[in-house]
Amino acid sequence: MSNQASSSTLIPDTRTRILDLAETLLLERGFNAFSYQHLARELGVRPAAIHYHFPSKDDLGTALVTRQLRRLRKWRDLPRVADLPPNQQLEALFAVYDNHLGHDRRVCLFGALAADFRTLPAPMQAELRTFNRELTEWLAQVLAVGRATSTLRFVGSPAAKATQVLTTLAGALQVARVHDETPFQVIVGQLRLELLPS
Amino acid sequence: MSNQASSSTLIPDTRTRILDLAETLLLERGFNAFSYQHLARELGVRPAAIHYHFPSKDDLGTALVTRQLRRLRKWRDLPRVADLPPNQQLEALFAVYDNHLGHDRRVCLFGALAADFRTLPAPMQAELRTFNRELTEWLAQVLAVGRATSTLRFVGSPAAKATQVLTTLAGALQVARVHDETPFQVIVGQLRLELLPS
DNA sequence: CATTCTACTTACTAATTAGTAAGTAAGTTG
DNA sequence: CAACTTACTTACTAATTAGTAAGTAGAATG
Repeated sequence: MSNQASSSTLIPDTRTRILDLAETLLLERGFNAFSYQHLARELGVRPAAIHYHFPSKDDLGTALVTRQLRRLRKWRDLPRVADLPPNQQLEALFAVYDNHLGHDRRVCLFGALAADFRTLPAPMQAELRTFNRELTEWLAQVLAVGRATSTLRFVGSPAAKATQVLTTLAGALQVARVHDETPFQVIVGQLRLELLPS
Repeated sequence: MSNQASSSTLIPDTRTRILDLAETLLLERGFNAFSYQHLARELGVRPAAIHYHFPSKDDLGTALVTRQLRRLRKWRDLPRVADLPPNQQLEALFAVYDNHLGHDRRVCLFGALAADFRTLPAPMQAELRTFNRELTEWLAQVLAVGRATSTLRFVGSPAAKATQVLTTLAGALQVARVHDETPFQVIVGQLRLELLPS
């Protein structure tokens, strides 16, 4: 072997560069808005090189969601996240979405794929469902502990509130794209106002 | 002339049939997931017939958003909506989204176009911004009156709450598409719990 | 050192895309 | 009834799409 994944080298291998560029285009323009030719041209390779790493666009799309699912699990289990009190875990979540906003107002993966969901290959649909389910379960747990320890406040079940909050955050990035950053900040401000005890 | 818009006849004219089908495909599969060929085949006409009514796909897309904006203004000003107390106006809004859910889990127009927003023609972007702005302004007014008359309850400004609620509803339809109808019902239930005085 | 593997390129195909130009049948109008 | 308009169809183009097959340079391996 010469180089794999994106281990320790500074310049990532072609496979990773494809994934990174595809992710950027997916989150900035949508899944149906880029082609193998786009990717190839921008990476300085031939389209067939993309097919070598990802035989079909379905494979590429699925790899994108799978990678994001891996990232979620890693992030969630990071000591600097897992060991935080619930209110700060919530802030860490907000920071992730705020970071998307800062990167040219990217939407989140879920928001990028939900509208076109029915046109996606089955494995991609399955991975996206898992991704959203795991994220929701994580937040529900955070909210449950937060309310029990009086660091967070809300009515209804933690699961229902988690679903609502994540849906709102995904939507907030979309609204920011259509207008500007203001509505995102307004929405997150509103969430803080409601969830954090005053 | 023989027939225009969709006046009193039972069978709509071709232009309207194109718009209706395009809208269905847009809300069920996404804007980049259908072509003039798809439309033509399903309508039993030739692709050039679609070009006759809408020279480019940009024109078609713009007409779709413009029509929805007209519908919004009409709905909002309907006596059976405008004359309702605020809490019932909110329920009427929920009913619109619930109706989308009932139609094969269609997302709302905003949710269908937000992710691909940057790939849309400028007039379509402008119309969508206006659509979202007017809807938000309407809901903000409803919320303001609702709180003043104690039929609705929330913290923060009516404008912020309106932005948040609409964003959540748009997102809720997307989540329903990815999973099933349950999360939509859960989210609307949560909104009722929080907004309607117990 | 011969072989095999990795990561491509070149060259191609078949399908689909949006869009145009020219023709036409039926209805409308002066 | 002649001229025009509406609502199309037929026939086409140029570009783009995903995807494949065969070849190859260079590195790794037995």
